[in-house]
Amino acid sequence: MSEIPKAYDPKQVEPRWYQAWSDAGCFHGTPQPAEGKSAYCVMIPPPNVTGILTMGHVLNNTIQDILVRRARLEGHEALWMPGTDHASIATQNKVEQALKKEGKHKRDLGREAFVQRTWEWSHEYGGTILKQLRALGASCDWERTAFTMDPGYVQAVLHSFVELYKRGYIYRGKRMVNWCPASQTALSDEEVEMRQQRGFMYRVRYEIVERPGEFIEINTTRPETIPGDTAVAFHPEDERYAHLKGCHVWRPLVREAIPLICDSSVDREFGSGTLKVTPAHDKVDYEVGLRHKLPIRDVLNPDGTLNELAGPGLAGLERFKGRKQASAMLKELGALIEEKPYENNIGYSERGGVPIEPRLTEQWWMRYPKIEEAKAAVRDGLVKFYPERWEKVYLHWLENIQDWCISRQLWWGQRIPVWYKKGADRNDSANWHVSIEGPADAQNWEQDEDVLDTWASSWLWPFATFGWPGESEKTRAELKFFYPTTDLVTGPDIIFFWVARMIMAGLEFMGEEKKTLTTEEIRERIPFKNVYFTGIIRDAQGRKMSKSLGNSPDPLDLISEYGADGLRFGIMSMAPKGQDILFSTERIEVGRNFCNKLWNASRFRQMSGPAGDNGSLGAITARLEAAKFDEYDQWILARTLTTVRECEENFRQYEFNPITQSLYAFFWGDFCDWYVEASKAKLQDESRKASCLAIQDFVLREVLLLLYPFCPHITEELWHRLGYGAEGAFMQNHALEGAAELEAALQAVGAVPVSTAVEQVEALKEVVGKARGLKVTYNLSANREVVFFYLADAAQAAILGAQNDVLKRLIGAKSIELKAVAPDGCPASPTPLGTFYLDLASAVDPVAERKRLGKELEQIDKAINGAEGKLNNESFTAKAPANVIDGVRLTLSTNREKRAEIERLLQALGG
RNA sequence: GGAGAGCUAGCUUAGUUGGUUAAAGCGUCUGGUUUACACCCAGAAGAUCACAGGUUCAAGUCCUGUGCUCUCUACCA
Repeated sequence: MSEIPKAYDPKQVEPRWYQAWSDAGCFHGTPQPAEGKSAYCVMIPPPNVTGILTMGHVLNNTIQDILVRRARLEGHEALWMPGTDHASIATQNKVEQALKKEGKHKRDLGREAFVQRTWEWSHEYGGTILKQLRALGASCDWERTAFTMDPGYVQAVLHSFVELYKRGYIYRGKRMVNWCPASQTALSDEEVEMRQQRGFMYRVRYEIVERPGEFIEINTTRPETIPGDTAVAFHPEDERYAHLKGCHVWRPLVREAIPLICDSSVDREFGSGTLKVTPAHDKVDYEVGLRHKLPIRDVLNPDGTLNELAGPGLAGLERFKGRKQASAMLKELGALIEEKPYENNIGYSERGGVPIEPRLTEQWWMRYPKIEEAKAAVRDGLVKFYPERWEKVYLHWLENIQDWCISRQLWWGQRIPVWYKKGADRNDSANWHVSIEGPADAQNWEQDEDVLDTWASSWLWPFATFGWPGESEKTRAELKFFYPTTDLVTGPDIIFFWVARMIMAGLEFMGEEKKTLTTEEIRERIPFKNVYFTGIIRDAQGRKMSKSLGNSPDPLDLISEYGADGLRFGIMSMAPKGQDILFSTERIEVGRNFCNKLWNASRFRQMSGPAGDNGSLGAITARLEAAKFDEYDQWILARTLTTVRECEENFRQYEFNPITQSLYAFFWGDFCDWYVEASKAKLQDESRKASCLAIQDFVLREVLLLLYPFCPHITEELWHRLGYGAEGAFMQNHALEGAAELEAALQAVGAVPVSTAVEQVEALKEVVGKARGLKVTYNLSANREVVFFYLADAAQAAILGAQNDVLKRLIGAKSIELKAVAPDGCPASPTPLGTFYLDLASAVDPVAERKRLGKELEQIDKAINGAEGKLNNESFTAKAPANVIDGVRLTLSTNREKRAEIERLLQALGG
């Protein structure tokens, strides 16, 4: 074992071990493991192929790595499947932007060349994030790295489409969709986010055709869609308008008579209780239009500009310019009654960042399969959610689930495997061909131009990554062994996008086609058994981390400054389960400091004496000499067992934050601050040294094992330096002993800690604390030559006597002496083990101390005089704020007390 | 509109089924080089447990209501 350097330098350690693990194939999971190993599997939530590592990824992937590494230690055959997502809209947007800089449009390239270009782009930037994950220490099985556009994966996606079509879940239909004018594609409801928007509410009057000079008022936030109005509606029971039943109104823009209709969907309380009906541009209006067989006037182009149906003055304008223009035109016509500021929620395209337009288009839709089974899986605990409360959110969504629009008017993605007979009616399914390979007489057909929603590929992730629906021996064996996977770690923001859909996909595809499933079948088909939902990382002010705010630190910078282990420990120490995390670099600093402490405690162990046989738990316990144990020895062994138990329980509950806390408190607070300090006296005693070192080895080894999942690099390094493992073996190959086994190992050598030791050490700690307190009070904290006296009964005196050397060291005293009667004039402090007296005479050179105290007295007198002067000054007491006056009074009284104390001390010194 | 989470020291949080003096880290202040570590050591100050009621011998913890913060969800033009 080579000598441990003074300061821990992660840069010297982390890359070296990562390389070693990779070279040794430590991260590879195989379905034919050694005897008796059970499967453990985690699927990475695939990041966007063009993405870069954010703090959110750091949190998410650290948790996954902790789980996987702990699973390996516990003896499971663990697999962490990595990969990326093609993210059709996001990636296509980026490539389009790049083209724009070259002054080109994707049309200029054509579909094939554009897709080619996107492939090049994803090869260039793709995988950046995966490289960054390596710097974090992520132990993914990189041999398996998957991508949702891999040929095999594409096959899986197309297969699922064809199958679901055959099974009757997929249909084509003209419906209102969420249209993103920026990306010019349809979006699913989940891709629309509601944002509060400041705009205007316009009150507009429409003249009654049959009653010239009489008007009806409507309220709208979108006057530019007035040319698209095909009716005005009011509630059938609304008395105010009953007399207008059957009449028509003049549409003010693109003047035309449109009917007045009654529909119960109109809210009588809102505005004037009337609704302009624009079936082409609003979901509700569209429904109203269907009920009343109204014509549809679409006044918008796909890019969000107004078309010729909007009429002269508006046609050609961008929609928001059109809104202003429409308002101006209405004003001119005298139809605009009022325009007042108004706040409402409107849907934005998540990716495009612009308001969406409800738009009537032909799209492919999916009725979700296995909805009831998906609910049961979670409700009945076959899939467990951590924290549990997300179950409600999940179930609520499934209760109100809407069909999924799965087609996207994009080029980057899996192209929909549907062909239409050339020249025939596309709306007639008789003219469709649905298959993976396409029709034999391809020349007579044309393929659907659209691609599938990215989520319609990533919902297959837990099994498509194994090669499904391929039937190879490998795929079959791997799915059999690793599926259902064990844990999923993800953010609650994609509970609908991804988690719920994966569950439904698993239930539908992981087995024979069946209409309904039994509980046993559900258990076999679910994609994962546990879902851990992380919190969202926010900045110190609680704001979401975002590029535009620039409040997200670059994780790679943090790794280079604090080390991956420091970052991992730090972030886990501030991440309570299921709650948002307020990020602060200070916590990361704590992580780094903890690593450094670990490093130095190991270094101290190494410097204190020869290694002894450390190669196994048995070898270490064999070196324990239970007969020579004192209270501290018993106590630290007992605390070790407690800590192991706590960690075991918390790992089971996915409570990572308490693990960091108990490891921190145990290792730093108990082991370093008390046990190691107490050891320093014992290590001087040759008869007790070997056993004491064995205890240190026992504790350090256990701390390394518990900490390994959080800080794999430094623990692996120290494990090897201290020689705890077999030659050349990695920590992950070590079979972790549980608390019960540790206890048994101690028992085997007669070293089970006595329970009273904990109490006694607590008492000794209090003695030390009180004695140190006395020294601080008398300004002697640096003085190690002081003498203490104590009064104690026989039992107390026995303990204190035995611990005399240790106490002297911990307190910093020359001697600690038992007295029969209370010494005169010494400051005292009661403790659970008797009353302690500080012998002032022993502590100080009386002459020097008198001088020092005299100086202090002068300064205090000065302060007292100043304060008294102020308080005697009437204008001060009259004008100064009360808190200032109180402050002065307080200082005065404390200074007077101090003065009295110093006088007492001077007297005690014989001055 | 509906649902969920939170509110404990200057900051971030512990506080399990009610039960001694409400715990820790950071920060602040004081004092320190001591057989590892200044990324360190010793010590101190700092809390009306959001507010108001209630149940109880006993409430940070249970109940009711209120306030504030955040998140999700919903077709109010």
